[in-house]
Amino acid sequence: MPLGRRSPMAKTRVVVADRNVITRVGIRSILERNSGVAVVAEATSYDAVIDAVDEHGPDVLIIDLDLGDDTTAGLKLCEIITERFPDTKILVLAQTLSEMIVVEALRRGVTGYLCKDDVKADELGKGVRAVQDGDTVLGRGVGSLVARGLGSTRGQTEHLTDRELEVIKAAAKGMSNKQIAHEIFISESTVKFHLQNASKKLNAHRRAEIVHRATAAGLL
Amino acid sequence: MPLGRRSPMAKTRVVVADRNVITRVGIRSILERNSGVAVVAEATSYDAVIDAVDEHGPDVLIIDLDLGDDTTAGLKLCEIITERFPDTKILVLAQTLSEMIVVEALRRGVTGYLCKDDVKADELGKGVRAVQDGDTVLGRGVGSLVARGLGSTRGQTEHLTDRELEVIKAAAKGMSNKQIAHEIFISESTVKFHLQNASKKLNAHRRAEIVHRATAAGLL
DNA sequence: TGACCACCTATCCAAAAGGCTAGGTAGTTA
DNA sequence: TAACTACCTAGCCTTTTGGATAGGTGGTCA
Repeated sequence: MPLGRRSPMAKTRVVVADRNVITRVGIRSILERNSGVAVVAEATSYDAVIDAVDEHGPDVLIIDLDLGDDTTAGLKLCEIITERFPDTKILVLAQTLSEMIVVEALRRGVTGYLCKDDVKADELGKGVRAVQDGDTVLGRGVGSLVARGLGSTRGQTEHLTDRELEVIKAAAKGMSNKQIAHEIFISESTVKFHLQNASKKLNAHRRAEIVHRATAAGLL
Repeated sequence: MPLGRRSPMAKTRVVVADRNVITRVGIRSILERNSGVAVVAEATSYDAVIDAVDEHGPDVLIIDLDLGDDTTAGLKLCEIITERFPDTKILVLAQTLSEMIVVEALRRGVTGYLCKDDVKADELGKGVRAVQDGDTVLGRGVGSLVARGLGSTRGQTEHLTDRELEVIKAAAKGMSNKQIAHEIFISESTVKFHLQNASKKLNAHRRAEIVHRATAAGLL
């Protein structure tokens, strides 16, 4: 189906992935009103996205990375898609902006990143066509975020290990190091160790800031 | 075609308030497909909601309380609507669930509370008709949240004062009490005082938990 | 006027957290 | 094999907290 650039006849074929019905219907309505685009499938889970892309071979995948409990799974998904289906461009349509997520997504081959709350109706169609043409589309505010993100971490956004996340989550619940140590069967020293590593990665210096940043980054 | 106390002819007239185009279009599509409902106006700001309700006198207002930077403004809006336009029922369609917001909304006359991510396409129409009929509609998870909310605070959700919020925000940035004191020109003791009061109100015992709860409640 | 509120301050002490250095294991990869 | 990673532990000392108690002001409202 996909041929060269785009024949003036062929509609842009899109798969929409979002856990939220309202959003899916909204995207479909907006795009189909604008008759250069056809939504060929919808998906609500990470697995369903792969199946849908595999089955329909769309030109563009519009996706909210936050399809499950684990946002990092969304990033992994992007990696899989770009690798296995290089002809399908990815346009992320995020609920919230997080520096870390944006940077990680772009690193995994995502070529468009818009924020739901900022996007205007006509921008959605434009964005789809632009990413289909191989352009990179970054919504309002996303661009500067990327610049900061890449600058501050010198091209290497460090990610938290499982243990670190586990400790941070416990800290967010107000537990002391001693309590956390007890909870997950490690020593208090280790808890402090994980928190210190996490604080370096998140560039935070107090546990309150650690949990705040982790929350803002959508990691909790 | 439902016919309770409503005439079988008359469509339910709805105003949709959400800052997000995609959501507005989605809600409109879903509801109008289901031909008992007509969306008569859309609004994207708190002021516009009042104007729209005043002008169209809808049966139901579907609203995402989070129309601006300040969620509490959304709560104030509910109060105004129920007072000035008692014939317009309010159905909140929230992005995220927060115990405090749900409880406060219900206390201000909201009769429906659904969560965007949980709602199924047919539930939206059902919800609208139910609140129009004067029923209270609480989405999955919302009910239990209310029970906990009302139980834990004995019917009185305490709210944070301006100063308390200010201190919490600073704490979230990783500042120590001393730094915060310096920043807002009060003594370190006062900072501790505010944090202690806040921790009682939020039922948290550590500053990490305070900022986490405040964040989760959409207060930051 | 008294009650109440948001706000401000102080002192005391024990507990917790922060920052450091200096080790260890198991598993993976170049 | 060496290098790297995630993970785990220890001790030391300082700073920051949490929690309690006990005062104060100015404003609002019945």
